[in-house]
Amino acid sequence: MEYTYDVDLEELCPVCGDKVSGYHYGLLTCESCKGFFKRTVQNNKRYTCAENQDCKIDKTQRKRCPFCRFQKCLNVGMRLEAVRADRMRGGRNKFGPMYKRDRALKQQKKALIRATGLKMETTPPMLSPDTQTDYTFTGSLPGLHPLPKGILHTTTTPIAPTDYDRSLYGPPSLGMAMPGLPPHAPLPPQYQYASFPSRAIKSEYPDHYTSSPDSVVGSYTYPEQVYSGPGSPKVPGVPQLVLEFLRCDPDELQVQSKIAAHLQQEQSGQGGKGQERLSPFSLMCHMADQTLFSIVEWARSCIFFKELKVGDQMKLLHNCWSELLVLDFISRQVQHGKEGSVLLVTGQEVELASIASQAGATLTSLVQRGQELVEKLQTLQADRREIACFKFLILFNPDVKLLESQAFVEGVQEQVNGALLEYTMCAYPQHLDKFSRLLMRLPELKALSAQAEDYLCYKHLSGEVPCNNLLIEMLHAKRACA
DNA sequence: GTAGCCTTGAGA
DNA sequence: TCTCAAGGCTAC
Repeated sequence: MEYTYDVDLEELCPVCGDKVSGYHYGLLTCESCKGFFKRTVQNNKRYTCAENQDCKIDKTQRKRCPFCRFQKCLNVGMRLEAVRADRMRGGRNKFGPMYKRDRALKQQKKALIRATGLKMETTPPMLSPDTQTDYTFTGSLPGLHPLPKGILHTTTTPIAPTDYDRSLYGPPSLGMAMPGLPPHAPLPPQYQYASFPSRAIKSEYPDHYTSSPDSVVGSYTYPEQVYSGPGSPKVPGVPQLVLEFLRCDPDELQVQSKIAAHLQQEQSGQGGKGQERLSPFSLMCHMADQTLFSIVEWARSCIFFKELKVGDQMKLLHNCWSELLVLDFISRQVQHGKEGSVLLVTGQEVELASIASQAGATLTSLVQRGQELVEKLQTLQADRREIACFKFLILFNPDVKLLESQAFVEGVQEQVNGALLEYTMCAYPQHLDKFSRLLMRLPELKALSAQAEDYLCYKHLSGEVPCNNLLIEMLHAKRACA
């Protein structure tokens, strides 16, 4: 498992698919996209798209539409602030540790893939669909083989499975997961949506969206909307509330490494003494379970939610946990952007063809419906800011019964709606119907999560879901309320 | 304007 | 001293 620099270079540029030449402005990209990004930011370029701002960017067509190319650069995560204001050459920037962590994680992922065979295209299907019945998920999905013991210890910088286990939250109960919090206060004035012209909340990493017109990184003022077309407002900015939502978002890499570490621990605990190893379905449950923990952790720490009493917090979470879980999965696929596969929270990739051929009809249908929603969101060019708003819209549902602070929850939802509307109007002035089209996806998400809950319930009743699972606890809690 | 190669220099 | 991610240069 010797790590070599070249391992990274096997990857393809997330912008155009060309060969990667190294880490540039926050992530692994090719040399040409590195140069393009640098020129655009340094020279404050403004492009326009002659089409519908959804041009395909690949190696052969990347020169056709700089607008869409730059938008893609930003969407995949290239960082404006990595372009130096002073143009100083050489040296290192603050992203150094991030690159190092990303390398370690990539190596870890490769080790996982190698050991589990999760890159499904490399492993032929083992079961014919004929052997499947509905509501089944056999143990033969190559990617979901039990994780081999000790795999995480083969990395150069192993990430210890420490703080992500349930000990942090106490016993596996949501009630315990959310210790007593102060009763909610009136909405803090700085969070009132209508009072956001001044930039009270600073984002940790300013970018062209998160920067106010007067925000300065080093001595360089970044353009407010570098790639905006001529129809864009002069000072579009991003509503502070949206910035705050983004700030609440957990670090994807951290969550990924924590969950991978947890699963490894789970696996090493299992099967070590002649016991049977976890089945692929159990592994998936553990994965979903841990994701749910990270969602609860996110909710607990995020704006507005911490103002609520624990009782209301629990009611809200019981109501929407599956939607948040499905949204988490969906948004990962929107970013993943590959038609033929899905990306798991651990960073592992599963071929859709393998799922279709080996999972039961219900699970296959669930995944298919999920992919349809992913495609719709991709067509809409839903970005991470909009997804962040989605999470709050789902969480703060004033229709939840017996809420003590129903008016507060309603107020929050109105503010989130307002913020999302303003953001879509400012950031995508050419798509004035984007807001309504985005909102139309929410009922679809709800329906999908209801179907997923039913599936989980069935599997639970068949005794296939692992014990002490937060998923099941949530399922029971929700159905008890209904 | 693009993109491949070169130079630079802080941090490991 | 080495690494590698910045910016620079230049043929196309």
